[in-house]
Amino acid sequence: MAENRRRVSEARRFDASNALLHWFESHRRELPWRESRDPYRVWIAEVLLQQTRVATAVRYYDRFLRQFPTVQALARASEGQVLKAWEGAGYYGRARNLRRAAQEIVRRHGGKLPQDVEALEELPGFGPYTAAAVGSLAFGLPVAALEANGMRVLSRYFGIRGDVTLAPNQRRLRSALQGWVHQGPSGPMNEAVMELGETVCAPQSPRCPECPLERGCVLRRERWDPRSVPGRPRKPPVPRVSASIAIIDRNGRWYVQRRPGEGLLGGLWEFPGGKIQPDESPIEACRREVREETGWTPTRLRLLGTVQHDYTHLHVTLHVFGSRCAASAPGPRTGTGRRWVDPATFARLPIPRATQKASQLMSHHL
DNA sequence: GATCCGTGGGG
DNA sequence: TCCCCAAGGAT
Repeated sequence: MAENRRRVSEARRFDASNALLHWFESHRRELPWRESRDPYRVWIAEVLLQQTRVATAVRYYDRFLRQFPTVQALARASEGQVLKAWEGAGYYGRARNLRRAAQEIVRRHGGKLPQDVEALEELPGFGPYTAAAVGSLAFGLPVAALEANGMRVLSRYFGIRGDVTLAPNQRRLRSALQGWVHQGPSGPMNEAVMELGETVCAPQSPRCPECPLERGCVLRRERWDPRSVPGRPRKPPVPRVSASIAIIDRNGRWYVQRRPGEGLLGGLWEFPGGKIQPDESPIEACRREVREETGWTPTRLRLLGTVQHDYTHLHVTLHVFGSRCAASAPGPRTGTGRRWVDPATFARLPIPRATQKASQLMSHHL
């Protein structure tokens, strides 16, 4: 809109980028990934931080780098090892892509991350943000790394109303950030915007009196409701489903299967089971799903308890059943991605959170 | 452009 | 309880 463009030019009179850089010098938090500008370490941090809170990423960062200290080490690792290191972090495609990208960097770039944004963006798991972040933070390239914090800070500062996920507003925001990035060192400038968005320009209740940009901020000057900027499309209500799973025990070993390599929880291990059909009881669903998935019909199923687990777009109530399989019985089929594991082996497999919760129910019944 | 892909914390 | 949100990317 013309109105948005007018506001952008008005706000430019205040030297926001300079004020922001000065603020960042004194408010920069000590974070593990800020101790080094090594491209590999910057990369790992950026991927960990995708759609993930700083506090969560901190829990994984050092441990991941101890286990995979170099691009080469990551490239050599098995997918299972990398997924195990990523266990609980969510969005497991990030871990799979990390390993694939490491292999590509070794094969095509001599083991070093390429020093230009276009080459970075060709690597798996590198989108516009991550390529710009690594480019600016590790290599000092003058590129705008725009993510959720930046969209919030900039849309408020320049008074850009409307849905920030729309392409025209995206271009406007990126262009505004690019303007700031040209005013100073690109890495610190990008980081400063993110830092401000996280610690001051918060989504629901921003701490405007502490903000170095308050003087030029349209949101502040025109007294807009902070919750209305940035604008986002409404999200539909989250559906609820019920499912049953079986923890089949034979001589202290549990039967587990590996999920398909792509898609939801791809490559992780879990117990057999599935959704409960409309006119089906939890135990009937459990028996049917186990038979369908393993070729074996479970006996003596007993309910151990229920587990509640929430995905972004799905709330699941999990009915967890225990079952004994006689030592002499054939039991479920084994093979690729299907095996019996003792507790120590189970602990070494990458397991989704919901399955971990379920396994705790079983442990309590031993 | 719309949808999928996890998990955890906060109001 | 419910909803929002988060250093996005892939398809």
